[in-house]
Amino acid sequence: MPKVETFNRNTVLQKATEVFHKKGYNGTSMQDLVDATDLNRSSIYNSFGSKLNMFLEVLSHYQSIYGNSFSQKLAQSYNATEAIEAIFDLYIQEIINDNDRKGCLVINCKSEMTNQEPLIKSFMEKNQDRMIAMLEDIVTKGQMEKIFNQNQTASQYALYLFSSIQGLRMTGILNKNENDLRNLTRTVLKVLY
Amino acid sequence: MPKVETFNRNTVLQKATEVFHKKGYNGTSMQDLVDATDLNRSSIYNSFGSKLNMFLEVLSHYQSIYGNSFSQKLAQSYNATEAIEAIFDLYIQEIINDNDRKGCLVINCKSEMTNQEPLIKSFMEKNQDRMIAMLEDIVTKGQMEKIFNQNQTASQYALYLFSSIQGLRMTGILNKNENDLRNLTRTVLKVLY
DNA sequence: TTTAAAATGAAATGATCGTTTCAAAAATAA
DNA sequence: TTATTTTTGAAACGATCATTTCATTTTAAA
Repeated sequence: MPKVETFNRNTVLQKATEVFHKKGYNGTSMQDLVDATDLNRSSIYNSFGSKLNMFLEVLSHYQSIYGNSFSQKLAQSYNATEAIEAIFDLYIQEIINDNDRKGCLVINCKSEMTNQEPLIKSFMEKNQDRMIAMLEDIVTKGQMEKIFNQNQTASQYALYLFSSIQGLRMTGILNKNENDLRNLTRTVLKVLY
Repeated sequence: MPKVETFNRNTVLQKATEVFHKKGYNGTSMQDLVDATDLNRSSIYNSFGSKLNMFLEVLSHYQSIYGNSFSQKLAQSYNATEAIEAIFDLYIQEIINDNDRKGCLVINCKSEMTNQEPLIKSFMEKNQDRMIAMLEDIVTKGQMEKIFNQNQTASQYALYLFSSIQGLRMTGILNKNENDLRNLTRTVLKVLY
């Protein structure tokens, strides 16, 4: 009986992600989303409910893409050093390829909306938990392998790395010199050894 | 002949700063500013020209207040260690006192507007130059005093510290545990010694 | 007290905001 | 083909956006 959803939801989310990423949540209008997705206004509301709801899906979409890149890199790493360097490498690549200096969608959203939207705040809390869990995992392995020192607990180092990543991502908005970024990363990681 | 500006410009800027800080640029409406400043709409346009222009003055206002805090702290420091720790201490205090998790106005703006507004981009470039100059100064002194090592140039360490500060400020939006933040800072600074 | 300049208040500008409505078109199952 | 369900398109919703207009009030120098 039913007519089925014709558009590809992932494609639409991808287009929406680009707009939100470039203009931010408050800077993006429904008209921008209509134009970018080639969907009708009603279809967007039918399928996504509201602007905020669509944005939340966009965030998850973006997050899962990043998550996949992480998993892939981590699977290719033989030890904790390679793992953590692969993570930072991935961010440096993101920065260098970010020609229009948009920064990270999640970090931008964190600073724009965490104090305004409870749903965003809880997304950010979960995102932080995920990230820190992943980093703590790597550090724990590195400490067991005796590659990383034990001056701090894995949990403490994880928060430090999480913070450093956010700093790197913010720095990368204006500074795209690869040597500088690599050197910065090296300095960040030095404390682990 | 002329009637002179009656309102206190600094007070108005302070009120406007609070609104922009809480809601961000795109999230703040002219009505919000009218309400917060108790100025008439026309008076705002007379005195500040436009929303963007007022925001640029707000940014400078915020920056100069921070700058004064820095100068004060640095003047009280006897050596580079005290200086750099005073700087990070200041940020930790800001984070702890930021009850509504607004984060840093400048960093929020960097992520919201750098890729959209050329005037903001150039403000951010100057802001970065200032910050890095200040940090490089401290590191240079620390290296001359043989308190800091010379594994990296003062310029390289300055970028690292600048990046770490941005990370700390982003982390502080969700994480306000003072012990965690102090430990994080200690880890950041360890590489200098 | 007159005069010139600026501040003020209130209303209006046209554009755009996010969202809703609803009839028409499309598609699938019966 | 018919019946049922969803998508679609276009228009409209009231609210709000940043900004402008302009007559009135306020101020201070002349």
